[in-house]
Amino acid sequence: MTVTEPTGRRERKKLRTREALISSAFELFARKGFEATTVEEIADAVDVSSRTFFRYFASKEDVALTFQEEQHAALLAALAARPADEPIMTALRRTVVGIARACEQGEQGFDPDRFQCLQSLMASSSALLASSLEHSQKKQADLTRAVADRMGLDPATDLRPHVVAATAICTMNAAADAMRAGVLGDACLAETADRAFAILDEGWDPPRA
Amino acid sequence: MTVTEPTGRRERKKLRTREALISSAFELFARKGFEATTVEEIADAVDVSSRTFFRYFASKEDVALTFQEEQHAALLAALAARPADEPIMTALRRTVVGIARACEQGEQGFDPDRFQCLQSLMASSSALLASSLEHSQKKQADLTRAVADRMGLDPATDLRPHVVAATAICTMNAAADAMRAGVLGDACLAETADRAFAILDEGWDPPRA
DNA sequence: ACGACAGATGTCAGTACATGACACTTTGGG
DNA sequence: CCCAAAGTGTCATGTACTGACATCTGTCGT
Repeated sequence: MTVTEPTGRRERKKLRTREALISSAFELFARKGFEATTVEEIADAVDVSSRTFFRYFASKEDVALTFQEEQHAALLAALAARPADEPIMTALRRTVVGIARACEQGEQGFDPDRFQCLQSLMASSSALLASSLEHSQKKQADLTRAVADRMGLDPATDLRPHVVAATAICTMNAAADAMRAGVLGDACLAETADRAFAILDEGWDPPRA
Repeated sequence: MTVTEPTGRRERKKLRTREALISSAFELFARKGFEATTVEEIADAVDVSSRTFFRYFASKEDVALTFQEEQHAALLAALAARPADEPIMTALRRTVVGIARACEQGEQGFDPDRFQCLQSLMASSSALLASSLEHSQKKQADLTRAVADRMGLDPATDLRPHVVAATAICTMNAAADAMRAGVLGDACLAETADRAFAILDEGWDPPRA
């Protein structure tokens, strides 16, 4: 009965179609922008119908967010790999900075071009930014669970893990934002994020340089 | 040349139409949900064409977000009114908690029914949640400026105000989230937010109860 | 090798959001 | 009272997305 291992020609074909759609989508997005690219164009470029596109992705935004999906998975994995005796915020800081570096340097299978592409798309398309933020919010629940585990707390009754996870994610977002605005000159995301977490550590009140 | 003071019958009529649209929109949203309510229905209820609806609001989400717009304005105003020698996070905490209370108790012209309605709509409509988060993100820039002013820092070159503003907003969002999940029993948003900011103050590491 | 079944795709029709163009009505000022 | 400006309605259009149904194509049992 072998439960039908998912390794046939059909599955491979599906995978290829999916990758092809993502690939042509990013190419078109980079060339014409997010809004100006229609689903039909993406589908045509892979020679499938737009109806098929929507069988692979729930929305036009969704195809761009596959990147963030991977980012998120990598983040959870990296967090799990950090030493258990590390203070929670330190662990999160190292994890976030590590993922940022991976995205920018193309480590761990991340495509730095797509990463940069996505960064500029987010700046120009509010629909995409909105979806991205929603995605982060949804995934924040996972992070909250992971954080709660690590701290030995129950997320159903303790606010602490919620606040910690939210702080980590928003610090990352704030760093991305600040980087786009060039607040730290042309520092990369990893550096900016590291500085942002440092501010969390040092406290906000002693800003007297 | 009096620059045409904006106080004629025309302006009043516009205002009334706008309020009527918002009002019927919330009513329909509350009754049928966000997605299930069409723009045409909202417009019909006020006896205008859907085209006119879009002359007042950029999108269906926009009409629901008028509430948040007011929240945001009130937040900035309340922050400006806090004593200048208060530590920044304390000022933000008091401000956020104050607005939360106002929304829930119906002070300062806020309609608690609409507030509760919006809370549950956000939980059920991802499109609305996404727009709301985008709105917060956009408005975060204003808060960053205000925070920078208060701290005497330049937001164009200093990360600190960005991190502080982001932390304040995400703490508020986390509180709203946790409240919907009932983490603190049936505590109201104001209480939950206050507890969340307290965690920020106490630090995350000493969770050993 | 063949045939049946399941899953993937295409086609078609339809809904809803959003926007531009243009004509018509109302309002306010001279 | 008439004119210009502002507000609105109607129509046409484009795009995202979905349901229904027909068709094609791997997969698997015999």
